[in-house]
Amino acid sequence: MSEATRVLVIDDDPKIRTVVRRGLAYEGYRVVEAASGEEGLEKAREHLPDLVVLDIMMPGIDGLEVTRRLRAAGDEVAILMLTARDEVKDRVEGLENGADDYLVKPFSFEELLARVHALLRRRAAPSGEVLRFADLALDVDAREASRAGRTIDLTTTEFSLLLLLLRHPRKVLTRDVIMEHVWSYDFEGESNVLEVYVRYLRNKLEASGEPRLIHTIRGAGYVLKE
Amino acid sequence: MSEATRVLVIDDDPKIRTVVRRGLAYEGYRVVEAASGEEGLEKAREHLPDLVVLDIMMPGIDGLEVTRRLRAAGDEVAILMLTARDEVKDRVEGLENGADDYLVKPFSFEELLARVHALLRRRAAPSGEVLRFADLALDVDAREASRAGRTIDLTTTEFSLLLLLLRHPRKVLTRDVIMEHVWSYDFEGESNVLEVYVRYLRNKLEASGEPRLIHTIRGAGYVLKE
DNA sequence: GGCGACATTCAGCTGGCGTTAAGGTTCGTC
DNA sequence: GACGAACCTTAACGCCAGCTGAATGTCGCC
Repeated sequence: MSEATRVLVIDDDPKIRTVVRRGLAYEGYRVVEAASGEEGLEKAREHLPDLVVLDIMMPGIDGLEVTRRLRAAGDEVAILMLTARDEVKDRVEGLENGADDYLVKPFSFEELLARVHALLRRRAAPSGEVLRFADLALDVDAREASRAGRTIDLTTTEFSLLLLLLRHPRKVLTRDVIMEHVWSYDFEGESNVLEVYVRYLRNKLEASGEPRLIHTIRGAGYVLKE
Repeated sequence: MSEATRVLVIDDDPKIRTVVRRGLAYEGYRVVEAASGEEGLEKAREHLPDLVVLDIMMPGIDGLEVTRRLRAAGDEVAILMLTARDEVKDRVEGLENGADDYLVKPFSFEELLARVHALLRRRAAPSGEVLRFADLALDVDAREASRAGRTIDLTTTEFSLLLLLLRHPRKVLTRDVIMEHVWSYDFEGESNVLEVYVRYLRNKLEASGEPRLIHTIRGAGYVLKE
């Protein structure tokens, strides 16, 4: 169990990647690396990180473009941009394109860590958060859901699964991604826990005959949609 | 034991933070600092302070926005706002957004202390304060509870625990938060005092077969809700 | 200093929750 | 329309977080 915070580091410079990875891993984050914009976008889709540390200058798809595409895809992940010099132009462009903060190279690891913390704090849990989708609402503070007025008690695992789905509405989440997020499995062995918990949730969410929100995508995973 | 009063100081200026922290700590308050609006919101959630001293002008999420979000989240903590000059506009905006008082920079520490005391007095024990939730009432002055007419005597610890719960209805309070508030533990060792006191409270609150108000959230903590 | 009230610890217990497994059903493919 | 794979359904099992009751510790007060 236990949703470790995930950080994706996209930079073509292996040194930067290594420093950032080691440091953040030591702080307890799960770190994934990508050496290019293309790879970064792929890993973002694959791992659903909470934060992306993103170099602005890269061959191929650069940081600005990565940001643009992530946002265009509806991804609201926190983005921390790394710029080579203090180019106001870069900063402005970056923020305009949807980055949340930026950091000028060279930087000390402590500086980076401070920004990372700040961003995750801002994003991770805006107190009083109530996630909504269609007629479904999830009160994160109270750890309870409600649908069409009716309140629904959730166990820890059910809550964790529904939270993940609600954070990525209309996106197909693969079984692997879900397993990794809700169960922290690198698991080899087969298990059908996920299916069982999808069923539990469906039962609770459709108890009064409401239409299905959690849909199965055969061969892929599950989606939250009407 | 002993519920020390908690003050959260949110200001991007380290000097201000230091002055306020030292001064208030000397007066016996527990002080937590935050250097930004983001961090402030996070610390507020984490420590559940009784009072927030809040700079209005900060990069990122400013004081007005912090106030707005706290209030939006249903947090009724006392808020003392610091404004740079005597800008009537700021003051009005601040109070409109839910601040309780304001103080113009620069200020002497004694001025600050006076406001802090005033706010805490007004809030902590507006004589005759009675907290209510469902059919439960807690008379803070008399230190006694009542449910459905029946009055209930409480010991100090029971009172302290129930008070905390009543100040944050429908919010899941983690065991750590509760321990910190009611027992002031940084405790390492295991202890099940919390469970024992939850039981005492439940026994007293449900003595006539009333429905449960204090609910267990497995792996997390407790909530007050119907 | 002894008594009563309250706080804390302890050890055994319990039930809710997470997991597994076995059989059923649906879907895509040929 | 038959077959296998992917997914659903139901039930049973076992563990551990939290519950319980009683014993022990601590403090203030007469």
